[in-house]
Order: sequence, then C-alpha cells, then structure tokens
Amino acid sequence: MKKVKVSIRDIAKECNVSVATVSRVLNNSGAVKEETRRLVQSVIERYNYRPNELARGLFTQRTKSIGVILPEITSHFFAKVFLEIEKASIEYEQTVFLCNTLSDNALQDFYTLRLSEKQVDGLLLLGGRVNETKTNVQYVKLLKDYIFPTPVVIINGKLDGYYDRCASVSSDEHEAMFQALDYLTGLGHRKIGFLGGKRGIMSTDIKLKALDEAKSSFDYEMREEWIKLSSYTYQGGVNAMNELLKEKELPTAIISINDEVAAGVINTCISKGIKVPGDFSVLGFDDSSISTITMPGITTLAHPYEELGSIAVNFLNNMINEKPLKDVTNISLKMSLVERESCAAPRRSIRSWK
Amino acid sequence: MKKVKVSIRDIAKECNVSVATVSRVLNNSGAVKEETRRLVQSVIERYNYRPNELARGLFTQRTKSIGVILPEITSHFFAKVFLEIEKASIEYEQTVFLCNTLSDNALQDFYTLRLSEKQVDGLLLLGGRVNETKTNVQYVKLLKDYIFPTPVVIINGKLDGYYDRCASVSSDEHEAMFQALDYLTGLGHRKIGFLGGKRGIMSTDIKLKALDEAKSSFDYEMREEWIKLSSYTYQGGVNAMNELLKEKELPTAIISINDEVAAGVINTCISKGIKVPGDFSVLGFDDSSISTITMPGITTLAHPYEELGSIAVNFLNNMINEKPLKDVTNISLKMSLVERESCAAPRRSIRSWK
DNA sequence: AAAACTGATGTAACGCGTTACATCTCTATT
DNA sequence: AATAGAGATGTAACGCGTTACATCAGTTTT
Repeated sequence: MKKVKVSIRDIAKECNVSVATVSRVLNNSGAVKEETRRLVQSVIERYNYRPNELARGLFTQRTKSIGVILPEITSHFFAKVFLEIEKASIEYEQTVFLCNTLSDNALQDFYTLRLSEKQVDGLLLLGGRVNETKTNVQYVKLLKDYIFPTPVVIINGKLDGYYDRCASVSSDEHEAMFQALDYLTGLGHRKIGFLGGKRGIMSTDIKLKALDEAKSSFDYEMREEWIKLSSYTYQGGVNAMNELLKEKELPTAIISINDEVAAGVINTCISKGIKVPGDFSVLGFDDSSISTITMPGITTLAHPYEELGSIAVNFLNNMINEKPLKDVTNISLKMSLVERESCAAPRRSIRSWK
Repeated sequence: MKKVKVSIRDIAKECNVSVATVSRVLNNSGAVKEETRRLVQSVIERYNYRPNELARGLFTQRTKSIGVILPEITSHFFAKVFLEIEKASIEYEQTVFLCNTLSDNALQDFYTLRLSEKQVDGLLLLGGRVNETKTNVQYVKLLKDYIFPTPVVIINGKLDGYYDRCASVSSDEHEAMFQALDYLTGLGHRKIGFLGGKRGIMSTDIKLKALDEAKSSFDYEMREEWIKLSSYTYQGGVNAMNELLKEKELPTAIISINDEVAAGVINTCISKGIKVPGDFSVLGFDDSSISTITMPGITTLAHPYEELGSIAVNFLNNMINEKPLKDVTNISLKMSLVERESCAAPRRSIRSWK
C-alpha cells in the first residue's frame, strides 16, 4: 500500500535521529537531550505530523476508543446520557463510537461484533436488550464469546447471565416511585393511576413493582383498571389516557412512564377540556426537554444524568486499568423530583368536565 | 505486550495452513480449496476469532470508521441527522465516531486532530463552526494541515476557504423562506415578523436575506422592529416574543428561527391570553419533535433528514473511493412545509387581548 | 587511572492482517 | 511425453509506533 501521510520514520530521518528518539519526544518518555527534543518538536510541527493511533493501538493493545450501544439517539434520555458519557471520556482521552440499534437485536449483535473488531477498550450499553427480559441471555453469550475480556458497563439495565467484566450504573427508579407516591399522597391524592410503558421492560417492571410495594408505606388506592400500559411515546400517552377515560371511576393523579407519555396525557386532557392539574395531576419521569414545553410544565423525576455518565465511564476505566472496583460494581443513584406545574392537590368537588 | 486474543497466526497454526490462506478465507479472496475453506471456517468459529481491524487498517490504509463532529447531540435536529448518517453508513460498513463540540471551537479543533490520529476514512461536519462566519477560516487551515487528503462533507454549513476534498449537502433554507412567505401571504398575512436566531450564523443570515429578497415576489410588509433576534432556544423564543410585544404596532404572523423558539413564542402568547393562531400565526422551522407537543402544534418547514444523511454519506464515500463527484459537490435539498395548527388566516378585527 | 554509573540514543523485534510473488501440484493441450 | 496453464498454498515484506536491550560518551567515585 502506498503511503501518503508522513510517518515517524520520515521525521526521524529528517532529524537524523532514530525512531525511538522521536517516539520518546512524542510520549515525553525516557531521557532526551533538550536540544534534540526541540529539533524533533520543530520538525514534527513543520510537517504537521500526528502519530497513527492504529499503529500505536496495535502495539499497546489499547485504542483509546470506547463503544456506546443504545437504541436511538433521537430519544432525549439517551442523548443526554450520551453527552455526559462523552464529556466524561475526554478526561480519559477516549473517543467514542456511537451505535444505534433501533431496538433491533440483530443490529445490536452486529454492532457488538464490529466494536470488538475495532478493539474498543470498553463497551457502554444502555437501554434496548439490556432492558428486556427476553433475548438478554443470548446476548450475554455473545459478550462472553467475542467481547471478553473487554469490560462492559450497563447503564439503567441488567444482564441475565454472568459476564465476568461487567459493572452497572442505574437510576434508582424503585426509590423514585416511592418519592413520587410520597409527593402525590402528600398533596392529598388517594387514587393513583399509571400510564404508558410495557411489561418485560425494566423501567416499566420496576415502577409497577414499586407501585405495588409502596401501598404499605403510603395511603393510596391503586386498581388494575387504572394501569394502562402502551408504549414510551407521546402517542402512547394519548392512547393510554383515552383508555383510562373509559373507566367509570377514575384516579385523581396519574404517574406516566416518562415525559413523552405525560405530554400525551396532558394534551389529551386539555383538548377534552379536562384541567391539569385541576382535574388530574400528571407526574412524569426523566426530566426530558419537553417537560418545560407542555402547558402546564411537567413535574417529573430527573435522572442524575451527569453522574450516570461520569460514573459509568469511571467504572469502565477502572476495569480497563485493572483497578479493583472495591466490591461495588453495581451502583444505584437517586433520582430527584423536579416540580413544575402538572401536579396539585386534588379537587374536592365532582369533576367539572363530567 | 502480551497478547490475549487469538490472532490469524493462531488460527493458521491450528489448521496447519499459512496465514495467507486464513486471510483468503476471511476475505473470500483468491482461490481456496473448498475443503480447506471449511476447515479454516470451523476453526475460526470454534475459537470465536474475529480479525483485528487495527491491523487490517494499518495495512489497507482504510479504517472503515468515519467521524461526525457536531455541537450537541441533545439538539433534536442534530440527533435526527446523526441517526440518518448512521443508517446510511451501515451500507458502507462504516462505524461512526461522534464528537460533541458544545460549540467550543477549541474542542472542535481537538476532536478534529483526534479523529485524524484515528485515521478516519472521512469526516462529516455539521453546525458549529461551519455555520459561523468567524473562526471558520482558521478551521480550514487545520483541515488542510492535518486532515488532508481525508475527505470532508459539510451538512448545512460552509467553509470559508478552499479545502480540496470537500463536498456539502444543505437544506435549502432560502427557498424554504419563500415557501413560508408564500404560505403566510396566501393565508392573508401582510405583516410578518421574525423571531430568534443570531446574526453571523448561517441559518439566521440566510433566512433574513430571503425575508428581504422575497418582498419583490410577495405582498407583505416587514419592518426592522418586527425582527427580534435572540438565540435558538425555547427561552430565546420567550424573550424575543416579549420584546416584540412591546412594539406599538404588531405583525399578524411570526416566523421563528426554529421550533424551539416557536414553542417559546406560542407558550408566551398562551400564558398572556393571546390566541395562536387566532391573534398570531406562528411558523416554525425544522420539524423537530416538539412541534407536535405544543398546543397548537407547530406548522413548520421540515428538513429532508433522510436525504441529508444519506447523500452526505454517499458523497463522502465517493470521495473516499476517488469516484468523481460528477461536477456536483454541493447540493441543496428542498425543505417541505408540514401543516399543523399554529397558522391560520389573520383576524379582521382589532385583537381581542389588547 | 580504573571502575561504576548516568544520560542519550540507536537497533530491532513486536503487534496482526494483507498481498505480491514464489512454489508446487495436477490437469489439459499438442 | 513435454509444455503450458490453472489452482492451491506458502513466504515474507509491509504499514507504523513502541520498547527492551544494547551501545557509547561523559562524569563521578575511589
């Protein structure tokens, strides 16, 4: 293959020194005479020389690249986490490959293999399969077969099987539901519904479980018919709310799986003349950008985005550098309530729009 | 450096063939006896062997990696374009590095150098500096010094200087403004304002220029005091609208730099009891996800996201493979009007809220 | 003055996949 | 039977940065 860029050997020749010396200048390693260093430095600049990371990585077995696999970057939650991951990885001098699986398991496998071929130093997984109970097992096998010993960190997800070099960082959605319920019951709500999401997906299952378990801690009623699952989208919120409105008796507060669904719920109400928070209080999840756009703004539980990203990258690099993870390889971070306008005390009277 | 993964030599040894033969099986190149091929194949699978892309890239001078540099992936516009870029790059077997500059020029330079060291096959640039008139010139120098001859494609931006291996793909925002004005004047509007954005940034300058030029084609009035620049955010929309409302005489229709600004404008109106589209028609730009969330939904001009991404990747790969770009290296794509509820005919009477 | 040591620099192997070229076997042609 | 040609496979150099080890000059110690 013909070469086109200047290499370390070209620089060495031009300086009348060996490649070892140039390499030492490049890495500030070993002893180099000040005069030589300046000479080499100046030639490097004159030639706009930059070392080839491939060659470096081939020898050092470290590419300074990491891979992030997630379902869709257009989803605000993933975009925010990704941005924090990238910010955090600057410190470790890592550059990141982003792979969107579009929730397609085959594509996820494909990208996983691809990143392995690219010799990434670590893998960050969020959402998608690590969020589902199905198909997760096969994925662990893939990791074992092709990724090991490259370390993996899961963000807000889990692995159904044992992969030796794995850590995880999560938002504590279970505790967040307790916060939500505490807040809503504190406002005076006793009848609480749940809209959106899908069973078999972690963020739904956890919240549903918490909703059930919290009954012993707080005073509220929760009925099967007030739970309308659908999806994670605006339209899913619209559909779920329409379903709920068919019920004879209704809750006074609604917890939505996320802010997109909450927006659908709120807008459905408003277009029917139902007041939010007057007739219904609507609580969201995620603190996504649209929570400030709806009117009323959505009161929601925020993920600790920055920590999610920085701790994940930190964990990953500890594993990369074989630093012991001091026993904790799975960490759960508190979510925080962000109050906007979509929740208030329930009305005493019969609903005005009925 | 100790090795940990199995290499082509291990496979060759296990099969009692040469590395060349294994390589031929791997790449389906050259003649290999069917029996040998099967043997090699089976050993590859048994060992879960995957070729090392670094080594391959080092020799072939092709990494099958491309870099995307943009300001912030959390912005819906960039996320959507990015997703399309990634989809398109699958066909070319390319994986993509994503770098967020946070609109910091130093960071943009840093990432550019980094991607060059990683030997990316091509670079995709969107927004940020390629969108500003300032500092752009220095960036071209950086490209020339360190990126050349790696090809570059600019999406919705420009380079103030000549970089030999560059193409661009843009949404035709100039024509889109004519569409907007045609639509609004068709509805009966004669007084049109413009909110949001910032001078010196392409998407603002283009629209402002078109707003002025279209006066000869359509019948409308446009006054300096109806143009309130601010930023590209929701808050920027709120601020700009508040400024506009201080004017004695007001337009009946407002064009916003993008949908975020339009949302701010709409919500500002609504909270003041001003009707949209009753009292003001509000037109957005971009067709971002929030345009369906506001009430009313935002009538907006949509970017041809899919083409933007696929053509950019296509251009890039033509340059990578030295295919002539048949004269057109800069292409401009039509935007399309998406009607929702934020625009209507102007009222005849004095505004009700005054 | 010899030995020991420090600092500066060079040599060459290494990591790993690819491919030009060489070699060898076997069939087909005349 | 001799030659040409096709097919299969091996050898070794290459791309490029890194580093263990060797070498050599110059200085310090005794």
